[in-house]
Amino acid sequence: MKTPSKTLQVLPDETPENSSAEQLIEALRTKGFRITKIRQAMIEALVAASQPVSAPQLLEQVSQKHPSVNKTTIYRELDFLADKKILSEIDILDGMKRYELLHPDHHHHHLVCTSCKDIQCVEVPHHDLHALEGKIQQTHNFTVQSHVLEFFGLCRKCS
Amino acid sequence: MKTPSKTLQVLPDETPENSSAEQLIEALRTKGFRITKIRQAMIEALVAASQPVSAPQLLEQVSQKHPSVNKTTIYRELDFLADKKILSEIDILDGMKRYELLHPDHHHHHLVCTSCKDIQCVEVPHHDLHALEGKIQQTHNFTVQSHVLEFFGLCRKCS
DNA sequence: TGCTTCTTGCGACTCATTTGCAAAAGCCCC
DNA sequence: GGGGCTTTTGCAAATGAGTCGCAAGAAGCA
Repeated sequence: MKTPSKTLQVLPDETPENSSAEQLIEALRTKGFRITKIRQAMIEALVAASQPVSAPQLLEQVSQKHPSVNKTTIYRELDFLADKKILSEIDILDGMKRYELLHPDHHHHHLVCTSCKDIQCVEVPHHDLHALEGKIQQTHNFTVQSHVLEFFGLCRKCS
Repeated sequence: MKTPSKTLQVLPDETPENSSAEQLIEALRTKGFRITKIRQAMIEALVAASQPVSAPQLLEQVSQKHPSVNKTTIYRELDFLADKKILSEIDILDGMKRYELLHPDHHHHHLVCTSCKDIQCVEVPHHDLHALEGKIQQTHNFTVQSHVLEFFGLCRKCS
């Protein structure tokens, strides 16, 4: 139970709600996908993560419980979960993709500290961007499907 | 309120002004940097480019006039030119950086076609983003230094 | 022309991510 | 609980962008 204050807010407290992982797993099972140990471990790791994680990070994480996981599996599973709209990819401009749980009702952006690489989440009032996308649609004959908006700078500790 | 035609506008016509390359080269020479054949060829290629280009693309381009260029040189030169504020880096989320001439007075964003990879430029009214950055600064104790804002979707031809 | 300093080519390397294939594991049905 | 079909997985090798150290090669200046 959390009380989301609506506007510009640091995202979910890191309570690694086990239920969340279980819900996701159940949803997958219901849709007919196999629940393997690795898939389960990955979802748990992602639910527990307090920040977007990279494939190498996840590999290390999952390796602790399943020492024989292969990196290929990690990449394939990330693709799978992203395809199923469970994860979203984010790009921090440091040469590798990161992944975080996708909250369907809750689109947000990130504040990336260029010094310590810490990543915070921010909600951005969406009507602004929507208005902008509408304008672009008209002016440029371009059908906007998605956008990337990330902020780079110094976090409290580093500034 | 400004006229929409001003705020959201397709960027400079792609007339590859030769003078532009020469001006840049002269500016560099004046500041005491050496004008080598490769540096010159790279600037010309970048001025002639109608879209942001990647290092591999540039390597191929420059190779036509200078068959022995090495990719290391390309990367080093791109760093050099970016450092001198002649180029800016942009990220299209396809695994490599792209570069385009930096117009100091003219910050813009991009419309990336997810189908044909075509890249258009758009100007986005900047006060919106500035206001947002100010808010973030206060709410999150985060000093925003830069941002990335790119739109993905389908261009006229592909939609 | 000679000198100093900046650039370049080369080769080897790192590291994220991908691919093909055969073996292993899930899941459904009997 | 075992078969059988299909999805996942591990492995090994490859791809491809970007980097590094170093010695040889050019620019610019006197």
